[in-house]
Amino acid sequence: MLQIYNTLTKEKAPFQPIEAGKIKMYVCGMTVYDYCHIGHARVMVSFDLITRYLRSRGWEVEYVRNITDVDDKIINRAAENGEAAIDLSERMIAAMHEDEAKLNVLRPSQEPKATAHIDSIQALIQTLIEKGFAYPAANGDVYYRVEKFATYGQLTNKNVDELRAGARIEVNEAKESPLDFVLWKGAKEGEVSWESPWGAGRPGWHIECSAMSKCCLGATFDIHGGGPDLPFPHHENEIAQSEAANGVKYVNTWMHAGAVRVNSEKMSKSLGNFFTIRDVLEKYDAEVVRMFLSSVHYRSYIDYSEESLKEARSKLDRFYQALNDIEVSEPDTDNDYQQRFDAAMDDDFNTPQAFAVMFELVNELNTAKRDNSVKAASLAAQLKHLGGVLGLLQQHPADFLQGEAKEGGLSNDAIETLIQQRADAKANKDYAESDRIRDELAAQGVILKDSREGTSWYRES
RNA sequence: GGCGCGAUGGCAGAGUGGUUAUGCAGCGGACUGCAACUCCGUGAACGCCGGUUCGAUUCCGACUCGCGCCUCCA
Repeated sequence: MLQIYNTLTKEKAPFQPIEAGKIKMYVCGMTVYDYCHIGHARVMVSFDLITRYLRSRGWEVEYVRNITDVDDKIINRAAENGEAAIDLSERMIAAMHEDEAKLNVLRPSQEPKATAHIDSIQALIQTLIEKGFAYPAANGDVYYRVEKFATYGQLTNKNVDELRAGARIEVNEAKESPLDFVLWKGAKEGEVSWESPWGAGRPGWHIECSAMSKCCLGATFDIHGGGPDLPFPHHENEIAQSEAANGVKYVNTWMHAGAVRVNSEKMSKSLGNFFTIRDVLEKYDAEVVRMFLSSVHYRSYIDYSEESLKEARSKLDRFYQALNDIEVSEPDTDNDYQQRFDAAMDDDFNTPQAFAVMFELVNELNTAKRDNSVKAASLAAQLKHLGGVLGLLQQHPADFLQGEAKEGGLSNDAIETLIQQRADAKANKDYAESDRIRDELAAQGVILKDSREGTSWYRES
């Protein structure tokens, strides 16, 4: 029985979709004004892994992740660059898709863009105005009337009185209350805008998600996910908008990924301590990065450091060493690894536990490789299958282990030539020479492994 | 100040009211010409103080420390 931790109730609960066998999931995506960083990657990988697992268990998953392609930040950045906002956002969307592909993140079922949903956004705002939950202000903006929504703050345990008392924002004359947030922003001179009953303008951030999720999934759906900084105010506001407008419960299960930290601080744009996915992929293999992001439970924070990435690399090395030099047949049903793996993942997607099961499998596989090739081949298939559910272990082991030739490093051909010379020396029992060649390769980061079948090699990470 | 989360062996990181996490590193052994890979064995932990219990790292309470959100941020 699948259990998922729900941010709304703050407990793990058995998961039951609205429609049997089908899961409707919406995850907040990027605001495309810059390259994605590792924090974004964590959300992408976490929900990708969750989607892959759910599908592996036979659920149909309709996975929607939006793209915020109109926003102050995009407008400002585009102006700085001297380019049109649309050009910037299109460029960043393309970059995001490249980054995702490298991390083996599957594309969501739908990726709605805010600019393609202006009509539904306006319709939603209109409904909120008609129901008294929103009001057009004198400055051309439309605001949400927070204090009208009785259960505001349910997701993050906020209460309106304390929020009002602690409001840091200077009072905006146009707002009835400092807590009110903007649904529609009146256009300033020269900005991209759309006509509306309240004047030219563009949508506020929160309303986009309410509108797009309703369009793509309906007024009520199963899972809503996002990053660690979204529960307040973004998701709180989505609940207020959607439930006030639709009159039904918005989301059954809220899921939030943990933060990526650097030196014990959250990695974020506002702190300026972020690494883009591109930066990281220059240094580390994409599958290593994916392994790193999967190696901790999705709700816990994770520390980005040289050491963590190295550790992820050694875990993959162990998996791929086990898969190396062996035939892969069909998974054996005569073991309980699959069942234990599923049990771990059913428990709120406990990937560390799932990896523990896989490592036990590796141990049995390595033992079987010595004298039972039939069993080994089927265990290898089982391992590769489980890895596949997590979006890992699908490369040829030798390709992964050998890695790419580094700048100025030895080419594969050069390595093979040296290995042949060493084999000749060994055949002549000239161990001094064979060791010299091995040391020479080691100095270049190439490790040799002799076996009955010959010598294989891999590059150190 | 309000609302949450966390504190596990040298490091990373799951989990459990009494029993092996797992990976890396360490130690002893096997394999190997020597290594590497691999295998076998092994040492090592549950922040602090109380309480509940036959028994708590696990449940409850206080404390200390760390982190996140309360403002745009994944």
